[in-house]
Amino acid sequence: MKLAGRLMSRRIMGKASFAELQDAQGRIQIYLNRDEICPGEDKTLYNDVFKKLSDIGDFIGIEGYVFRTQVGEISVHVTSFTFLSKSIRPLPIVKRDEAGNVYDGFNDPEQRYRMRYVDLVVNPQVRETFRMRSKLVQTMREHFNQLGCLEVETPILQPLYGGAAARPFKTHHNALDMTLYLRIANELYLKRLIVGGFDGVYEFSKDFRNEGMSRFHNPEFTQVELYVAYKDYQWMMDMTEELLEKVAINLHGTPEVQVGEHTISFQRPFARFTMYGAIQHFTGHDISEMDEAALRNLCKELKVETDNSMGRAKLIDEIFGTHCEPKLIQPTFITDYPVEMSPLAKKHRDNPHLVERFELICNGKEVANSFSELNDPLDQRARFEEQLTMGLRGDEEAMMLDEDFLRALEFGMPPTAGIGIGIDRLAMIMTNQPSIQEVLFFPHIRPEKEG
RNA sequence: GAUUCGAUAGCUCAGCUGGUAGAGCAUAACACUUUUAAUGUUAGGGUCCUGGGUUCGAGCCCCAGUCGAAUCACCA
Repeated sequence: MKLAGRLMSRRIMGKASFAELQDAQGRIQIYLNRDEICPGEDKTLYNDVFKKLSDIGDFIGIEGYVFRTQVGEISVHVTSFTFLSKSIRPLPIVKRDEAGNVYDGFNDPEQRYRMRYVDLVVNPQVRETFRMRSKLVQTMREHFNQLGCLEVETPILQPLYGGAAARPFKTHHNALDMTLYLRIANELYLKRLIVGGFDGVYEFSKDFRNEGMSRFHNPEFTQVELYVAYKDYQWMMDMTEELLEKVAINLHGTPEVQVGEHTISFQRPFARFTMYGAIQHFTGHDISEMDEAALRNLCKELKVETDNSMGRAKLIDEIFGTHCEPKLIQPTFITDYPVEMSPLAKKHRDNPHLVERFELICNGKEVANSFSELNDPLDQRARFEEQLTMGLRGDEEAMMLDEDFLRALEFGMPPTAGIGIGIDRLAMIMTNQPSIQEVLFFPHIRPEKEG
């Protein structure tokens, strides 16, 4: 057999040596014997090239046959040896004993993130995390394709940013001498495609938000957004359950996933609460009839911080975020949000003060956000105008009015269900990682100083 | 942006009331034909994150800064 890979350890015993070769699949032990590799008088290849010039980290190629050593380890008996490529920097050596204890680990997060290539070479569990992330995305893509949806690409550079509440990154196009924004979401473009006649579209999209960083936030992050015509948010909830159950089973062979100290089950069906129901459940207060002033008082009582730019919707969001969200560990749908919080969602069929919207909360964090999409152009215009008012009042995240998007709606959009799923957050849960940096190959980090 | 903690050899980490730096692995050399955290002997390796200050003397104490982590705030 022939193999190529990176030399990860060497045990030289005179004329015989053992070493470990690592490739993308894993590691295997190889056995080299001087007189077999160098059958003639010239022993340079073994004595100099292998013993003296090779270092851990170098790439070599071998031919040989598989055998079992005296101690019982499956190894490759090398019959020919080729030096392929040199590592001129010392690779951190991570050693493991038989019990699996790690010695001299390459653990410093700063170094691991700055030199992810080294992290990946040396820490197999890191490679495994990223394989799982890839499989997660693959499973989702297959699922959407099976639904008959079309994978599409929409602009990252946008003249107007929209589709979410966030501060954008701003850039400048020289030839057109105009401001462009990096997208914070792709919602409004995907809906234009539904107007254009596609029944289902989705896009895995890098979005950019110019906000704080934490172990849950990176300035650029990945979302998948999916829009399906002639469906509503109830359908989307069922789809989401099915999807996530499938993802968990594909990754772990079971719908149960260990996340930190919790075992999270993605077995259908997930728990469901209305927004008001959840707040009543966790705080004991029925806020469904409260106006802004009453809510403000309640916030004070519940020790929820507020400021004057916050309207009724934001106040409710704060109460939920403080008192409900952190307690929701198992996947839970929160439905029926107040209309002011959701300028792109369709009004609830039974209650004009609510919208047909759900968020999926899991491990205390939002993982998905979905609604029956607002397709009434007159209502949409009114909602945008309300956002402008919020903006004037100091809400930096209020949405901008997008005339072209309104024009698209005026041509008619079928009833549509849409969802955005945070891939990084979901990957954190599905791979049991405590921080977003662990599921991004190259998380944002301040540049190193010169020298 | 705030608070707390951290930064010492390529990697993991010690270090003393403040007296000029130590281990293991890695590296180099020698020995060794079935080892596996190989082993034995020997050797080299440091601007103790940066800049100031206190002191006869600072890796250690004080001040300022850089970078990272955790928590908080904004957000997904």
